[in-house]
Amino acid sequence: MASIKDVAAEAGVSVATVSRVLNDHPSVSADARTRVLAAVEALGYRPNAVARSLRTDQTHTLGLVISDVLNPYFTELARSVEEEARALGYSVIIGNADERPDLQDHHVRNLLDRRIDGLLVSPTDGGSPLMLDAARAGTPMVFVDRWIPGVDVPVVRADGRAAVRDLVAHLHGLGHRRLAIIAGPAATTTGRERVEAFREALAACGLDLPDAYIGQGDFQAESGRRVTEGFLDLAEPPEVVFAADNLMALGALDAVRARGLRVPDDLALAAFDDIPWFVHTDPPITAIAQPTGELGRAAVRALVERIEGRPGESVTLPARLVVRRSCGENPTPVQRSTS
Amino acid sequence: MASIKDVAAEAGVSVATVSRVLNDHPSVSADARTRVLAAVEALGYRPNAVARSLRTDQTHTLGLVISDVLNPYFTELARSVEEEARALGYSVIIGNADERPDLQDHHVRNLLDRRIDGLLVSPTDGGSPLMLDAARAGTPMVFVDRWIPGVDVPVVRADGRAAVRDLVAHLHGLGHRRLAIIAGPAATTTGRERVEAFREALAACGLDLPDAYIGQGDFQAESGRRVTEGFLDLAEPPEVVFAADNLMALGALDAVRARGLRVPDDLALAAFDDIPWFVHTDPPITAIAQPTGELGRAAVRALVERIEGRPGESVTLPARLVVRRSCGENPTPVQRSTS
DNA sequence: CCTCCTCGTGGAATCGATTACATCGACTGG
DNA sequence: CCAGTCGATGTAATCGATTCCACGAGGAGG
Repeated sequence: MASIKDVAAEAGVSVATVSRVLNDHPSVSADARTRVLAAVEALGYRPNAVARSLRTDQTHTLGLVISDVLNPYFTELARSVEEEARALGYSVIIGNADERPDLQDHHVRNLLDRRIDGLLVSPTDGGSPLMLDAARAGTPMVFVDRWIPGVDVPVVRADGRAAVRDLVAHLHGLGHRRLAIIAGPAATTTGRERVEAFREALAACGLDLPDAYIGQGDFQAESGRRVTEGFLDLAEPPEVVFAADNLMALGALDAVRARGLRVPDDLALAAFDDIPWFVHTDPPITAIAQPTGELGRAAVRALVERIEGRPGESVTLPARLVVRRSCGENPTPVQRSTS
Repeated sequence: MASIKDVAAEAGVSVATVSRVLNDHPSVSADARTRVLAAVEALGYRPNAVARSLRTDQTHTLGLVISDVLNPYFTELARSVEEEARALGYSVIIGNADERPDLQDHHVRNLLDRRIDGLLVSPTDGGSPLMLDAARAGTPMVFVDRWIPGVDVPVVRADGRAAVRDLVAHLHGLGHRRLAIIAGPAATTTGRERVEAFREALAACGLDLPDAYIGQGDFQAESGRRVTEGFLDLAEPPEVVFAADNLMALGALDAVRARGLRVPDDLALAAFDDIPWFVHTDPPITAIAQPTGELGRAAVRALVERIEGRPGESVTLPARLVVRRSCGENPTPVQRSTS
């Protein structure tokens, strides 16, 4: 593959001049410029990004470490991150942690070794020493969706509190009183937060959340199935199950089906995170939708701010309730778009 | 960030020795080794992958350019590619082409500039000059799912012919006679092939495929909707629609719903590509399932073979029919696993 | 005891770019 | 007419690794 030296030789100039032309530095004669451009064309020369990065100490690459690519929420997030990054002149390397802290560390280390300019993370756990060190060492970093408390890093996320309140009000309005939740891992902020929001919303309706109605899931479908089976085995099973993410909702749906029961007649179902498929399930699933695309874009913008030396702001956007049929029929739709 | 020089200074040896320790070269004394390792530990040194790549001309990185990340089929493919690559010591940079040839070219160019060791592509179109040049120039390359005819590059894909035959037989057995297809772009091999397989399978049942029953889609949901509306407006609408991918099936489902019609009573529906959600749609959708994970792994293995100088084999795996309820109820399941 | 290998090590070239500094010619203004 | 300036260009250092080659010490064999 042709290098800058070959181009210089072909054009009859020095490598410095070639470099100047390529980075359109002002002081190059029109003559030299055309000769260089012609040589570039003739040789099919493309600058070696590796060499350039070594010299300039910039890779124009962002790392994105997410917890589960197969989760449509994160897929959409990844997509919007890549789009915004591309618009700003960056590439993205995605690392899939599969909800496993060891894999997450593997990816963070790998990305750091590759000298990415900045790191976007949705941490699976409370924070590996590796990531904390990186943050402390000054690696530009932004948390998206989930975060690690006590680390001085901007956080871009959705606030689901209002939407959860709307959801519980909706459920209460439909006459449901025994509400259960399939929680995410306590090690994640979203895992904890959603339970808390749910508990508070219940309290506002005068209901409480017994321990038996809190099932411990791990954001994967299988755990949703398992927890739901546990709920159904209770002496007094809940009337509604709220899954803290879409995959666990899927597992819950499976579990209900497997028993020959029906949603919402035998058990109502709602989920955090809305995805296109929820419109088409049987029945369509009531969900809390995050502004995923906007989250991804805001996260990239914050990260690029940091990279370029500016502070980089935390952003919190509201989620909103989308009512469908999985919690029971109600002629009056409670589709409030919360502020 | 500490460099190899800092480590050498700290350990009181030369950089050459440090490098030898790090690449466990045999001729290093035990004493030097421990001193170097201690220095590495003390400084928290991590080798700079950029510098290493420049020198060795290897990035241990594969590029994967897919047509649409939001399509669960490709998401799963990407995941299995990343897993297998990681197992073999490679990282993966994913480029999302969004079915747009210009974006595809952008990613290919970007990946080439970054000097990835090999390229995995599922081309959106018949082949940009850029990609053909890269292949001719000897960039290790493998096509996955889709390919470009006449290019000497291994192809890893699923053969759906047998499964399509099974599907048509199943539909014929249910009494359907007017079968239509929502085709993918003619520029893609999978787009063309699936139509051909469908036509042949129909012929085997003594049916033919009128032009009016071939709708031109682009593998995106919206096109499935549009084409299905066209079918429903026909004087003699089809009884079954076969969508050449899962997103177009989703669009078709939407279109049917929007008219207040029902699947399968008013229009039966089947799709190429099976995804977890098809179990949960209303009704569950009959689909042709590709061995996606195996495809991804085989593609990576073939690519790594090429990178390491060996030939690298093309692989074709069978797809299989998964019967659900979207084509009508039939007590006898035709769930044949084809050879 | 000398020669020859082997082993461990360091010096320095190298990969392909960017960029500070030096140089040189032409032009301008006093 | 000469000093000073400016624009275009080249030379060489540099980024952080790998690796070829040379060198010295020590052991084996004649």
